[in-house]
Amino acid sequence: MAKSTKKERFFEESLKLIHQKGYKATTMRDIAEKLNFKVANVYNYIDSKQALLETYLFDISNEFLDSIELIMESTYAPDEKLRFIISVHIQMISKKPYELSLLVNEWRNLEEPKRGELIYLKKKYNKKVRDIIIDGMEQGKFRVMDPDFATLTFLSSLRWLYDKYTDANDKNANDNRIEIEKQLTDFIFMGLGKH
Amino acid sequence: MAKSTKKERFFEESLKLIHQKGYKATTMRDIAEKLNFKVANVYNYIDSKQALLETYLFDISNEFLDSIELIMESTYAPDEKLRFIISVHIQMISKKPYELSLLVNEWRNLEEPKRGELIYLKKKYNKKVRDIIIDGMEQGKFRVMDPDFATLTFLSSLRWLYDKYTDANDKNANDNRIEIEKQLTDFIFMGLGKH
DNA sequence: TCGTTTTATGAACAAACGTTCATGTAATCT
DNA sequence: AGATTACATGAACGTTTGTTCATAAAACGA
Repeated sequence: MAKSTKKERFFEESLKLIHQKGYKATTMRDIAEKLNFKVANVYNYIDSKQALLETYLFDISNEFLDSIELIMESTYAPDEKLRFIISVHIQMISKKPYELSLLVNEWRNLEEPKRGELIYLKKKYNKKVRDIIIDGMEQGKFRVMDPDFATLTFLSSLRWLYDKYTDANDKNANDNRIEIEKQLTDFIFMGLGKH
Repeated sequence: MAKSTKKERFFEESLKLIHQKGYKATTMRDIAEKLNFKVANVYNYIDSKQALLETYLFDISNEFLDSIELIMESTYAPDEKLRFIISVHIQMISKKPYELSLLVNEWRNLEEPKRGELIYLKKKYNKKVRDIIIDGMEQGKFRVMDPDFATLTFLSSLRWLYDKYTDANDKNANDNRIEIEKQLTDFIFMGLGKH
């Protein structure tokens, strides 16, 4: 076990619980029990249940946006940019799989106006990926197809990976990240078929 | 509006509500309000909230399993089988997008032992897809890569599509299903890249 | 050692939840 | 017509939920 302050342990264990049971199904009492204290004490760590969810979701979202902006501003070609995005995804997922899981599964439980804000961030991110893909098609690097379709399928094929790292039973969870990156990149650029 | 009995309308509207808000966040009172009657009346349509979720999830799961079994038993080559699976997915998603959404997002809310049963069905389905992919590699139809990896990425790239059909704002929701199928198949077999 | 911050508790709260039941009305069937 | 079924209601229930508050022990820096 890594050494950590009580506060860090609180956020860590709460995160895992919410990942496992879902936000709505996880009660403040569940969290307290997991950490061996009583409900009231939870409120010495966080203001409210909503605030807890917000913390996780916005932290990870902003991390994603920061990194894609760096990639966008670079002078790499579109296909290289996409490779970088895959790479960043996999790094992120291997470091923060539970946060990623929440971002995929629990954003709906945010209340307005935070919910709207997060949706905005998500759309912003998708749009940037879309721009790269369109660029790539225009430069003849990618096959020509519907850009929205390509964007969503691309992102979707990245979105299952957190399973690998959150599932304690997956013996392959410690697979070489570099190899995973290669396999995923190959799938996205070449597909299943033989050429 | 299509004519439908009251019972059909009940299941339809409940389904949409659960899709929209999530199972835990949807209350029996929400359902009643949507249908313009009071809570108590909900129990003239269904035994319990759990039973409601079970109905949706097992009906759609069994439909999927039935169709993949037909495909497995056929004498088509592995790549053709995979094309069929894509085709079935898209048909299913265009007909029952909300059910699909629940299957992806709400299965965790099933209580034991039903939860275990559904996980079993899911694994069974995945295994069959995996077998086809392995077959395809051995017959030289597919690139050789990690079979689990290929299976999960394959399925994941199908899993976003229900968004297109449940999102009322998506102007492309009525796109030609055949064209969607072609785009998706091309993506899965050839990827984004140009060859 | 004293004062401050951190970590903890029990008790209570109002609101929301799924569900039951006895009863009533509307629609359908014979 | 009368009988049976489908649809609807109000009232109440026992639980569970998030949150507050006053208070106390423990840990820590000076």
